[in-house]
Amino acid sequence: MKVTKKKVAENRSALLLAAARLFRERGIDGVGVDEICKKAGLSHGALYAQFPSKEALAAEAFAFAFKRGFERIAATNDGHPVTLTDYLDYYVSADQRDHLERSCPTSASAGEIARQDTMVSERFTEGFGQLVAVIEAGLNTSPITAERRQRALAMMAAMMGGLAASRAVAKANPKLSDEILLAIRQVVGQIGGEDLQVQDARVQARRHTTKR
Amino acid sequence: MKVTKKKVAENRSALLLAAARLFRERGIDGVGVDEICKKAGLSHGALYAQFPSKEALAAEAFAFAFKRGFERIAATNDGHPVTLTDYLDYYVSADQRDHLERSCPTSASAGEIARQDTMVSERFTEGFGQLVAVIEAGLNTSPITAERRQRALAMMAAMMGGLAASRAVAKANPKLSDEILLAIRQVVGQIGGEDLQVQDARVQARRHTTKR
DNA sequence: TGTACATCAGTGAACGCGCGTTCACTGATGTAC
DNA sequence: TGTACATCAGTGAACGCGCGTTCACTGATGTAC
Repeated sequence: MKVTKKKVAENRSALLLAAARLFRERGIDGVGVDEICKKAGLSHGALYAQFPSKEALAAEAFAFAFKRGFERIAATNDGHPVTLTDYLDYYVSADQRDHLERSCPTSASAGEIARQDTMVSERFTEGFGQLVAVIEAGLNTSPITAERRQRALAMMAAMMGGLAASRAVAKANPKLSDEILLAIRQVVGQIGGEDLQVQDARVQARRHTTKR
Repeated sequence: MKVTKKKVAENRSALLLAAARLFRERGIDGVGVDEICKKAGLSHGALYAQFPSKEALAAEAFAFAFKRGFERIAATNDGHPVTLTDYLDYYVSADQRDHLERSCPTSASAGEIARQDTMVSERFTEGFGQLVAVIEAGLNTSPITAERRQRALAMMAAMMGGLAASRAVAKANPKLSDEILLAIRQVVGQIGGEDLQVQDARVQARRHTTKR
């Protein structure tokens, strides 16, 4: 049956949201279109009225996840500039590690993007580039001025690897998993020119409030 | 038909080698047991005479890949200590990025390990821990002595993320992919206390010989 | 504003396909005598 | 050393299953008059 234009748009959003969460949580190959559609409150055939293929859905779902992430940064901002320390505390944390479904696509899905078709990797690359630009802009407040872009790239990559490593060893060795997070948080702060004493206090505070 | 004990051992090695290559190249979910067995010169049923399941094969294949990697480090060593610079030049390179099938399991497969069952993640965690220990030992020659383990963990994670990011954007933006490699190479060297001038010369030389 | 009807988002059965695993069978190996 | 035979790695057909996608159909929407 035909539905209102408003409902069509809502269904599309629901599909993108469900796909974005499930793809990050269990991988693109690890989730079927049937489950995505069910989570969005639709039957599996409905997908193809909105997207030509699962691949196209994946491409738009990652773009959607990046967009949401940037909106969240802007919202947290709340008129005031987000400090580098705030951002790193948020990004390199047990919370991000333990919630793949709402974490940054760069850390949740980088590994499988390299194996995807053009459509998906292009959208991912766009999001990655924008995120590096955000970090680079954040380095304006850093006392180090040299080679901001290089440092932003290294920070981004280090955080991605840190979260990925932390997640990979989490089941088998939770202590090592925490250790990796802490190491990456400190080193990434240093690359960004973060004040060492401020950083240490922040990291320790964050650590102590981590639920286990 | 029954085969000689020697042939059994050879077949087992062939299965592990094929699995280790294919799993890294296309992901565990991306390769079927049939293809692995064919690549090892066997029919698909033969797998279950050697391994109880695909999962068990994956666990042993990753252990096998790590073992081979450590042997290669020892062989390159050739009686003399491998310098930190040698190791980083080898690890953070276009060659590693472009050959998933023979690259380090930590960078090739970290993302999907978090979604695997216990057996696989335990073997991966062992390998990761050993690799961190190798880097930590390599930092003995570094002028910085403080918190070696923390720096080794951060270097490892940064290299993993750098290679993963570099691969993820390689198709859509090759220039950005190279840029990430260079940034990570320099920053990881700095974390390790590498001499800046030596590092720069090395990195540039490596860059110029990169085939495109 | 009211009526007739073309549109098309969504449904659910059906499709071919490849997956991981099982199993009856084969026949050379390797052991017991 | 020679013979008889139990062992078991490997074969290939078959299994149930879930996948992504297709398609005839439905019926409320939204437009043309």
